[in-house]
Amino acid sequence: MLRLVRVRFAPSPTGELHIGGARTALFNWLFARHHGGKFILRMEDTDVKRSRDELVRPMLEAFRWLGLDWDEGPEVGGPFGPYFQSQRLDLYAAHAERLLRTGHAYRCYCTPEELEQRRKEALARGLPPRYDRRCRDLTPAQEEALVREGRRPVLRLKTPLEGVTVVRDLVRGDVAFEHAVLDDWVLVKSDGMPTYNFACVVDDATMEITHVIRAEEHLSNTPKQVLLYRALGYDLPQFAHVPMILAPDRSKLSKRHGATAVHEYRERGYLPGALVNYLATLGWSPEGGQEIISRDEMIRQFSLERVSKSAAIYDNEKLTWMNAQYLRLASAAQLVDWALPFWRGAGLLPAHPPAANVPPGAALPCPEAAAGPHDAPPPPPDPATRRWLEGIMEVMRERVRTLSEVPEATRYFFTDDFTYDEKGVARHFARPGVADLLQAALERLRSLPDWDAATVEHCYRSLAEERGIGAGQIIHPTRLALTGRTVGPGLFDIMALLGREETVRRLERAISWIRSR
RNA sequence: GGCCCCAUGGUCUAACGGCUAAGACACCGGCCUUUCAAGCCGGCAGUAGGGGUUCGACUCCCCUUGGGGCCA
Repeated sequence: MLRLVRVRFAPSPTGELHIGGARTALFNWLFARHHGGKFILRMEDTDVKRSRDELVRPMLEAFRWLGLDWDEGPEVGGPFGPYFQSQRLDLYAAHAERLLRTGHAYRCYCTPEELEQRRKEALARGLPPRYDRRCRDLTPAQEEALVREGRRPVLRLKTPLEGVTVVRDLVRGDVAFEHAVLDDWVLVKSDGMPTYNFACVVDDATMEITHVIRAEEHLSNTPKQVLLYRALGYDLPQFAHVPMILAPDRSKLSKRHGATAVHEYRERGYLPGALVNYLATLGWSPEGGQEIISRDEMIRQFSLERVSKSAAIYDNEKLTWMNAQYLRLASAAQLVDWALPFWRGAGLLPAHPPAANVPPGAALPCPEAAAGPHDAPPPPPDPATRRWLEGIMEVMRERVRTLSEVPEATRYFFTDDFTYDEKGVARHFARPGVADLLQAALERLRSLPDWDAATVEHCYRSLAEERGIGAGQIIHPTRLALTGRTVGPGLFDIMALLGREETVRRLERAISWIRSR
């Protein structure tokens, strides 16, 4: 066991990285990093029709976003390449040849139609619908005759008829399979393409994969693969089948359950760190039992022994909670960087050059927000705007759970184009004397020597005290006047961020609005 | 249909023969407070069922049930 650990994740490049795949990849990655081994990415692209680049790039982008770096694979290469199955066809052919030569495999000339027919018959008679092995021992003359009929053979593995194969699984222990229930499965299809299980074994063996860590759905295929390793004379890797992730209705997680692709989480305002953290705790738990766990700590602690055996149900609520935790932990500068694309997407910040300044309160129309992908990058905010945005995130970080909530939650900082909340009006604007009260507050604000949260707060509190009323009596109508809402960050923080000029303008507007009712 | 895996609150997990069954999400209540959040405190809720083994089973074995997967 002094061998260098080599693990792989082998997705079919569908263009999207599925959340379940991401979790499997994460476990592989954690295992490799924990043991100082190699994490390899391999593309199972033999039956993919579309161009490789178009499908692989978004997938690699998802890995990068999650922070799962690979040591060998697409773009980085490596000593065991190529890392695309479509470029390894010669290798599979050579292995097929070898199996045929050593008598471990044979050609089967039955057509799919014939097989389907026999399967139906077997089922009708209550027999297991397995291949009847009729081509297993054909004589050369028989084969020749079948070829003359124009039949194109598939290649099947000659599975032992009796005995057992025990799969030693690092998560599940020993799992026994009777050879009697195993099929003479197809290695190479009649068009010459390798089947999934065949290519997978050839690749894992020749890439010297030491630990095959994959989803539980592959456990049933493992005895077949083990037999193939033996037939080929290769050493077995260690197997570990990790539990599946299921939807709340206990079915396989799919589109109809909501977001399933990693990029969708990104678009929905989840942070990669939070997603990774959540995924890690689905089926694995650290010894201390912490929920929020840093990546370094995950790597330090990860072990297959603590991977659970039962399927886990995906819970978006918990992911969202975790995301909120990460939002609270981040620096203001970091939060602004993350929120920028969301503000731009909502048209609250310019998405294109030329750079417009962002004076608080000025609406920044951005009708062409969804312009072409090859536009110049959006202008970075100037330092003053940046500080202002950081201030906004500072007061908002505990009030949003995902970045996609940021634009809506912070809208009134960017524009005064809002209406007053109806219930708020009834509660705070309807009271007699409110307009005069706001007017009085306004006068004082105008003459304040400084403009910051503490100064403004002091001003409001002393006004309330002089009038013998609770501070809330002024605070609530003011919030409504400034934001149109009844909920939000502390009023004095809002006022500080809005600036005196804008605060005064919005108060004046509210006062005349109330008076003209 | 055959084979395989799994089974602790609604959900994710802890416990690897000694437990008062622990934590987290969600939910409910309270505190704090200018509102909303956040935070803090408290609450509700579980070993699927039945047999064994053992001084003692969440833990080991068997059966049943339920869920999932694979083969097509």
